[in-house]
Amino acid sequence: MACENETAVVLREAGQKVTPQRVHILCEVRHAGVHITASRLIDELRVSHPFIDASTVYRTLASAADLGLVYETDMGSGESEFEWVGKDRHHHLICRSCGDVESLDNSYLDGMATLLYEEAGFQADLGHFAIFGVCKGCQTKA
Amino acid sequence: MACENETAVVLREAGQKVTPQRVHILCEVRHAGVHITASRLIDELRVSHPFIDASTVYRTLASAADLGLVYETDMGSGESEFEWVGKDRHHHLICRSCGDVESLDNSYLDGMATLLYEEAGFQADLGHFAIFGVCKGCQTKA
DNA sequence: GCTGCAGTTGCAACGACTCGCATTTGCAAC
DNA sequence: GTTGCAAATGCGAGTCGTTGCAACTGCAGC
Repeated sequence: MACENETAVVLREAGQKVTPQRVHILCEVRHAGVHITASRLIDELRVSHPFIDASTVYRTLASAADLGLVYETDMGSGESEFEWVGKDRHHHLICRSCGDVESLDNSYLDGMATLLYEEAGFQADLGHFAIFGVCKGCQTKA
Repeated sequence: MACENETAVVLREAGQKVTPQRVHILCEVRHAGVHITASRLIDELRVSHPFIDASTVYRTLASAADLGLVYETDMGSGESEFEWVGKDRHHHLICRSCGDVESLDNSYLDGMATLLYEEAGFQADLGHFAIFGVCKGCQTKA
């Protein structure tokens, strides 16, 4: 399976041991294509790889996030959501009234990151943000 | 107690029932002066008001956050931190290397909020943010 | 002051996630 | 192919936080 080989390479390049558990977990995140919660991932892995323990899933996701291989984001559902770090970085605007989730271009946060670096010397991690608020449609309802 | 009266007024003005539990919980948050975790709050209340249940604390904090009376922020400790919404709005820069927490002026995020409104029509809640990254001192160590 | 009702509360159970530890295992060195 | 060791894993216990429900209560109306 190409994905599993690629994932193994990514892990090795990150200086990590390549275990079957990790390969399967991270492949599942890559295959999800969009955000996936830990509990959804655990459910899916329970079917396809029942030998993998839930604590292993949490640890693998946490270390992958530390390594910059996945984004971990609080989208307001009460559970962290995970996404493979791809080429297309983006953020989200989440309406707390209607629950709508919109993609947000990088430039808004990149601009701020640049300022933070130039003015405060701080190198911000702004990989994947969720910004809560009220969308255009819900403002006109009030 | 002035604080309790003020807190009762704030609750009433927010259209909420004024219960002894809520008054005590929110007074404790106001008195904390700085961020306080839910479990720290629960411990303090257990001493001063042992009849208040932990689930009531969580519910009161959640509804106060919804009403905009307190900020709830994930500062990376594994526990949400709460702070009474005061006049002086600020954000934080948190270094993931040394753990240092710096205050951040409003203007960085306010600028972005303005752009989001003007360009996307989105009214962002940017009350109290924690931005993770690497501080100036830890960058030069690498 | 009493009443009724919608909202709040305490309790116990539960969900999402973390931690300690004994055992297993990836992999570098031989 | 074997060995040793540091890291990974499964398991069970635990933490932080949520939820359902019966009982309680703030407060508007009388």
